[in-house]
Amino acid sequence: MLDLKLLQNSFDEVAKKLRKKGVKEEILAELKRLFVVLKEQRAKLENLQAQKNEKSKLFPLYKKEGKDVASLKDELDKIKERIGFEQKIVDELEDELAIYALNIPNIPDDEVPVGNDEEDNVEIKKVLTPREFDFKPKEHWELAENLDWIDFKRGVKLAKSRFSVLKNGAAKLERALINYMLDFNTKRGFKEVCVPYIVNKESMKGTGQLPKFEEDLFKIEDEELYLIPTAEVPLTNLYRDEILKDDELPILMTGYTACFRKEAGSAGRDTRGMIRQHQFDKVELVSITKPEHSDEVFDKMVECASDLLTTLGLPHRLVMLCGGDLGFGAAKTIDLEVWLPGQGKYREISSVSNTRDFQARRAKIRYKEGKKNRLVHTLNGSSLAVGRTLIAIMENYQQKDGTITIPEVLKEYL
RNA sequence: CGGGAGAUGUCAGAGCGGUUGAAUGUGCCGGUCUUGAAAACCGGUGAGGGUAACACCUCCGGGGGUUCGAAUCCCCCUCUCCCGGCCA
Repeated sequence: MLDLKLLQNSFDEVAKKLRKKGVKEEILAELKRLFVVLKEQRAKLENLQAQKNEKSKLFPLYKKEGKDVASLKDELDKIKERIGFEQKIVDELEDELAIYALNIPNIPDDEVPVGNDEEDNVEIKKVLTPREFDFKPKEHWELAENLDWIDFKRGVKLAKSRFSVLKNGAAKLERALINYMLDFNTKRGFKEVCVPYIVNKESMKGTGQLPKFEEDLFKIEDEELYLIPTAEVPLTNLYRDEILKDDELPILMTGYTACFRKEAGSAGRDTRGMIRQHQFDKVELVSITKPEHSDEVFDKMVECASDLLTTLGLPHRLVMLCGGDLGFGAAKTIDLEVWLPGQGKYREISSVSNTRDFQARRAKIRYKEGKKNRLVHTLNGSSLAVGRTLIAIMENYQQKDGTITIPEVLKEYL
């Protein structure tokens, strides 16, 4: 959630920044107006409440002195009536404000490039050079079918389209990758955490999936529960509604979970193969830091994901997302795109974001600095999407005869 | 799923329906004492909003209700613990 006070105090500046993310100025103006009106209305209400409290305190005194309380009661009834009236207005304003406020995306950092979509993202650097093939490299689904590694048809039979089944080498490789990634991250100081794959509404609200993106989530019928779209949700919400101690920070976590996404709105995209599934495995990094350390931790997380790809021998590049391509909660995002020789393209395999205090404000994650409570910064990043890593290994390590060699670092995990 | 108990500040734990936002202990911070520390003693210490700072308002799991007034009474929900059933 954006800082309403900041919006009120420096409207032009905030509006300018949010324009980068495509937010309409009318909405911001309305938000600001509501905020001011609500403040006035609250003052009115609180004034009456103060009167009520004042009068109520007279009762014991009157009784002691044996005075009649009937007129006092009358007076209070009148005040109460007015309170009820003003309260209703406050409630309505609050609801209205909440709807607006919860649907405004995060303010992008200054360094975020202007742009509308992924075309305008800015490449930061390339790591490792793609291998030269002396044959035409195949796409992963073709390799998978020949090796009997991935069963797309039966995945669909079991659930629906965009589900698949891993078999043989793919199944083993998937498991090896998860273990390798977790170990790798742990060595870099991220503590391993294993969390639920199902969370409640409050958690989804805390990280920003709700209320705006309900249609992307799988919801459990008859329950206010959802399948997580990323481990970012449970990992970040671990500390929802908590005030952390100064010396607990930073908290660096890594965890493996399955992720579930409806992929609404991506009909027709990546329908072939395993790039875009309703269920996929991901090893995630989540950090909770003091504001002054979040940039440093952000770099560390990007480096961690990039080094992971490097040790796996996978060529990739780092891309800074432009304003238009930035996710709802992110102030800044760097995507890691892995080289897929079969497609002849770099494809997203990891995304590291700093949400600054956006999620912290929603989820009320604070820490104590001296006597004051301050909002933390939260960061998240994939380290890496496991299925896509599997694909990348298949395509990059394929041999002329259709077999696949295994990256050196994974051998001890198989 | 059935039976019982409970949900209060960092934690533990009080709280006849009325100056109780909350006793007491503990933890933490500051001070006195000490070469230093411990002990002892003194002071401070919940959250959110609001304010220049006060004032003031809200919050005792969540939501309703009774009352002039509710942490305290009533109803619903959620969660936790104990007992039983079922089960990886």
